Amino acid sequence: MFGIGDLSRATEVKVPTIRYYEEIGLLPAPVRTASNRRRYPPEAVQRLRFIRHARELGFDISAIRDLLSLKTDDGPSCHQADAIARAHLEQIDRRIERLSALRDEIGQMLADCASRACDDQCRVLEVLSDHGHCRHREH
Amino acid sequence: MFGIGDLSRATEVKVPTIRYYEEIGLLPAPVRTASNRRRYPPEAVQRLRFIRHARELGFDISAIRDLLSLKTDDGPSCHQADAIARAHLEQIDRRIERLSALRDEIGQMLADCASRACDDQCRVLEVLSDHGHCRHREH
DNA sequence: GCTATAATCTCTAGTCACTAGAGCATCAAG
DNA sequence: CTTGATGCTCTAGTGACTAGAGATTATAGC
Repeated sequence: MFGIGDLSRATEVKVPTIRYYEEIGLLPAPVRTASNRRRYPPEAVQRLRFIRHARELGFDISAIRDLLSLKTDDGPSCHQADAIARAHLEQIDRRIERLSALRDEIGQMLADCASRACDDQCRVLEVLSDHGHCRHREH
Repeated sequence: MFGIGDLSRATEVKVPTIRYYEEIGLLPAPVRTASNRRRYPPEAVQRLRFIRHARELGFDISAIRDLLSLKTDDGPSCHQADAIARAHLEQIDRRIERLSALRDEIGQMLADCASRACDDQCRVLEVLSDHGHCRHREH
């Protein structure tokens, strides 16, 4: 049986975060000692590691909730888990694309600025002022 | 002179967001009509477009505040603007790298799952449970 | 047994950048 | 003159925590 601090060290999830997860029902409320302290069973480490790892991979809490419910369900849950992960992968791809576009634009902006020796007006501020300079096309 | 709706249409920034920007001091409080409605001068369009464009590029509000103060300052502000943009660029690069690592890991996870025909245990859930399967190295 | 310090508890409020909604006043068009 | 759009203020909600106050309890050294 673990105290909350032990659980925190074992999973590298901060203590207040563990309590928060309990509050939102992501982690089941554990038993308490006579002095009202949380005592966790070993399974809590597994579950919390799962949560942490999924969070690190960028899954949001509701997706993790879905994944956790698939875990406890028995039966053919793999396709659902697969679908969730796949949707998430697509989201990541979109984020990467978008960030790359931003990267290019800011890079271009900086290059323009450098080439003009920055004498009169600042190119960075100019570009930001005028959306017409912008090269990305979405929304 | 514009009403808030006109300003919203001209800049594609939503009305409540404009009011929010005023509240946090990003956009100066405009004059009001006798009936208490906001009336914006043409310069507001410029400023709000600047803000919107910078937000789209992922600058956070405090960075935009810095950039705006550079704009109104006269004198050699280009190097500072450049430094802000450059720091931002580095941040974006780091985000892209991190996302790419996540992408690879999730992609690998899905590939593993597909190759195993998903009969017994789901690979996706397994990988998420066990951080040891993880291939990214930071933090 | 005593004391110091570390860990734990609950509760509230703050973060960021908005978004949503209530409930009211006012404006422009037909 | 009525209708519907637009505007106003104010409060609260979002997501995923984080920070702090103030109280209690556990542990280690003496």
